[in-house]
Amino acid sequence: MKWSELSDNWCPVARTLSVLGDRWTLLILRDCFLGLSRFEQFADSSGMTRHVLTDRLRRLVDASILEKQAYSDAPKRYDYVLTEKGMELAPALMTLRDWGKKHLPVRRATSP
Amino acid sequence: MKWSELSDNWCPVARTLSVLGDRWTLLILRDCFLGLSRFEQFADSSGMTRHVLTDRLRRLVDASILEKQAYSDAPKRYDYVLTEKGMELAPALMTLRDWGKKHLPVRRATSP
DNA sequence: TGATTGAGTGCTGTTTCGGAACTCCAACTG
DNA sequence: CAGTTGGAGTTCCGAAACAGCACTCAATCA
Repeated sequence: MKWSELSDNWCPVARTLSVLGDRWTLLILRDCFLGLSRFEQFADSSGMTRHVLTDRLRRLVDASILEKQAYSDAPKRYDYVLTEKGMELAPALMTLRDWGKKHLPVRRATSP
Repeated sequence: MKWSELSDNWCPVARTLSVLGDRWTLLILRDCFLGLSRFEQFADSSGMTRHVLTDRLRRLVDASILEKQAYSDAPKRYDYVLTEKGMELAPALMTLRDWGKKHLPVRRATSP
């Protein structure tokens, strides 16, 4: 089955995963909750390739989880900010964080 | 950055995603919470390819989220059951489910 | 004996990804 | 004014992951 076909699945978990269920999307959202909002910030913070970042930001905007707010007109530049719908993912991020803190200890530290 | 390098990230969300952050893994766990435990059941339920399923089950067992319990010796056959560590993902699944129910309505129904 | 079941493997072609370089435009530097 | 910098992508290529289907293997069923 194609991943995109999950979006109309009967199960709400599957539908959620059709939007968030890849390796990088939730990491972008974590950064949003940490206060980041710009392309270069996400790229630096997460370490994902710029190509993938471009794609994921577009998907998140399409899904109304983020929205673009112009902060410069000439050249066009945008902040990516959480919508209300995006904000409501906070509990999900927190449960994932809590599980990770409890069950996945760090072995070799990475810089914040 | 390689996805696998996330496992030692300073951020517990990132570490969690290094285990669960792909298109199919959480879907397998959803099925476990629904009571499924066998290869063919997961394959039928989720629609993922058998190849990917084989790989994800192996990873989940390596991560001690599932464990294999033999229910037949000759041929070797296993149930995949949640460990305590896996059980504790229930809250995470539920928050994702709740968000999906609220924000991602079904447009065309799929059979359960 | 032949068909079926469960749990995978093999093979082939298609997508997606990683990494680095490149573009474009405006603004700052000297 | 020429040249460098910064932000936000885009291009290109080789590598990795994936989809789909057929196939295996052992044991049981009819």
